[in-house]
Amino acid sequence: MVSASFGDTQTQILDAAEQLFAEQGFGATSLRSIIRAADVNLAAIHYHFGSKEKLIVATIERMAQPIVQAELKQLAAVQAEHPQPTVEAILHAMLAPALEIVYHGQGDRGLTQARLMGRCRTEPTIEPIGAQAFAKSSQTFLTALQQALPDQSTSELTWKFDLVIAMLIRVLCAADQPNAILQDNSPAETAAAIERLVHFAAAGMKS
Amino acid sequence: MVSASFGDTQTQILDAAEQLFAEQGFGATSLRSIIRAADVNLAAIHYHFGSKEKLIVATIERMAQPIVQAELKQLAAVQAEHPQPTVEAILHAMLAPALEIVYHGQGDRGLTQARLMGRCRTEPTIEPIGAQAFAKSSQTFLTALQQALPDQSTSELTWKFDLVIAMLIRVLCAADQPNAILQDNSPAETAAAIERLVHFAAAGMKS
DNA sequence: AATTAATTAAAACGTATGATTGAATGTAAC
DNA sequence: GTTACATTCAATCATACGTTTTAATTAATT
Repeated sequence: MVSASFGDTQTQILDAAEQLFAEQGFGATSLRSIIRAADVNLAAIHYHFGSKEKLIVATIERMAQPIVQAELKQLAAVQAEHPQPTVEAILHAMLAPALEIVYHGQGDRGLTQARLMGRCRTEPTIEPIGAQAFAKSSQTFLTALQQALPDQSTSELTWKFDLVIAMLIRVLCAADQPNAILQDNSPAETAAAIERLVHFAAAGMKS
Repeated sequence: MVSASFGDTQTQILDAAEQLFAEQGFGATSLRSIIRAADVNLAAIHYHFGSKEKLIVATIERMAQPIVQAELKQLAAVQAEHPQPTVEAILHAMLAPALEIVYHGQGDRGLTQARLMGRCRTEPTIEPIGAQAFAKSSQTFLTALQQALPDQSTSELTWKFDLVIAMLIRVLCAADQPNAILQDNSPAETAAAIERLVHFAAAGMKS
């Protein structure tokens, strides 16, 4: 039981599961296709995770944690600078981390994570798991937006916020398509694309 | 071979397939769960459709056809009245039919159709089928928007258009959640919700 | 070196999958 | 009424599914 070598098999399984769940969905992905991609034994999944359901939860939580952390950190930085940040500044803190992770992640990992995020909102069975993984981020940003737009009702802000998340996920998932918001991965172009998306979303939020 | 009684079994299969594909995804839905819900024999699917793949195509096309037709008709009406319609008018023609179908469809049919629409964009294997089913609508509305916003480049309009579709699908799929854009199904509330969404989307498009 | 615990491997469990078959049933035309 | 066609049905194919069990292997502790 060495902490350094912890989870080599676990990580292999999680990496393969992340990719296949993202591409095919949770229900359509078999444990056998995962162990084939991870090059491990079938029983390893049940040994390390217990069941397919628990593997799904572990995969989602591993994906969500760094994104939520980056979003909260960025929002805290913005709020430290300006006690009453603008809608644009809040949306920037919310959208930039995810976009940077996707566009500058190693290999296709970012796109995979984006698709997995999308899966969490489309699969009714999985939705509560995903909602819980992103709960801290959701409530924090919703509160910040409420302070920046005090004239709008909670329910109005809630569905608008929900639409901004939908836009973010779509931008992330469509990253490989022609006419994507961002074509090349240069830092300057990434920053410009984030600005475009923030501008688009802010216009809607303030409408 | 009577044209009047055509497709009783076919329709039962399509109805069940539509619901299950929408709820669980294409890969995760078995033909046996479909024939169980449709109360038909297993072989009926292969007799009437040929394979699971072809059933998927038939299900998507049946769902898309009336929506595309309603959208195009509404746009034609708007264009007949004003040769150069506003962004809001174009978006209204684009969003209202789908929203009305969902909110005023018989039973949960509308919500099911919305979820199926969403599936067509999230399942990589299925995406080309869905894209083709909505192709006519997409290109027509994109052209109309291009005329209303001549200062924006094609690629800019394309990703913005794509985001509006993502918002539409999200609104449709989240129709049953708390804090949805629309709470009750009264015609007045539906019209108001459409107006809110059009306003939100138009602000982004013009940004 | 011996013992214990952690991990991996192989095989099997019962059940479910998409697809196909050939017989049974209904329905039209002659 | 009988032929011809369209449709439904039950049974079966080979394969794949999630899970469990038991044995082999590896690593850490004494």
